[in-house]
Amino acid sequence: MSFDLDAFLPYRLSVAATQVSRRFAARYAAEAGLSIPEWRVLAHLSRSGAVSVRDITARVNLDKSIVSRASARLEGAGYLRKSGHAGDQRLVVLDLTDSGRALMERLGRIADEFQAELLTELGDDAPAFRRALLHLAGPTD
Amino acid sequence: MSFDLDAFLPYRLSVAATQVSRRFAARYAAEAGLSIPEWRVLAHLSRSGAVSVRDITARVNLDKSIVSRASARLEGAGYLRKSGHAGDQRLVVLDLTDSGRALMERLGRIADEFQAELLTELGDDAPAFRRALLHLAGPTD
DNA sequence: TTGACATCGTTGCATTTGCAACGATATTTT
DNA sequence: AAAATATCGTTGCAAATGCAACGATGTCAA
Repeated sequence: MSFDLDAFLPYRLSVAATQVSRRFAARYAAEAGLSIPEWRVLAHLSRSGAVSVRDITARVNLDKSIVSRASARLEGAGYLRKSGHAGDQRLVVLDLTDSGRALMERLGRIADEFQAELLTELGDDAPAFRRALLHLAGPTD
Repeated sequence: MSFDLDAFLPYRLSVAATQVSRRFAARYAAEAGLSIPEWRVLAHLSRSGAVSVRDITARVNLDKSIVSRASARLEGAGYLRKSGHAGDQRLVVLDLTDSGRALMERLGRIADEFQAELLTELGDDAPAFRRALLHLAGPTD
């Protein structure tokens, strides 16, 4: 009996992730043309307050080069500011501007709506699904 | 209350998918240095037999340009052959060589092992997880 | 039959990605 | 205190990706 790709979890997981990302991106595309890294940086900053690039890199599961470039674009768009760190000169501290906070408020609503839709679709499987995802994310978190 | 990225399903899903893909890639890297598209094409061909590029594109959730390039590399490596289609000259038919079949047999074993590991890790949540993934993959399948 | 339109696979191109320097600053070791 | 190491963020570069031509073939309609 040959190998069945359709039943293979890494494959299914990847397809599902791509699909869901696309659906979500379509929602916030109307609000702002953010890339996924930009969206993650913004979302994390809105909760953490001012933090360094390295902090975000660790939290948001993206390479530091990606966070660096996403931050540069977000700065250019006026959504965040960069500043030096008092104690450690190597660090670059990121902080949302009012404009960034306002954008994130709108995006947060859209995200919450989308999340609610997903949970409805999943029904009773939602809790187990959430547990499984947390588990598979591995010891990195 | 601000938006919580860590609890956001599309994010968790994406992180989990990346993580699992990496783990799996590490397993088969020793056997053959395949990219993910190459692995998918190979895996699909091993089950479907000779089919066209378009067929694989639809089944394996990849852009046709990606399937085209993956096929070219696999052909170069001697894992598959391309041939014309009798009825429709536009089609390119792909078929595994003996070498390709042999490789896929080894990879299939590795994949099955990995899948078993994942299922063990997930425990009782596995069935719900699988259902959820199938559902989220959307009506495309 | 001829012409308009659709489909197939490949290729070109701009963008994104991941990784490995790199300069600048901190920390640790001797 | 000096020297060796480590860490931070940016940048360069090669490879991968997504999308839109494109040539070639097929199909459909007038």
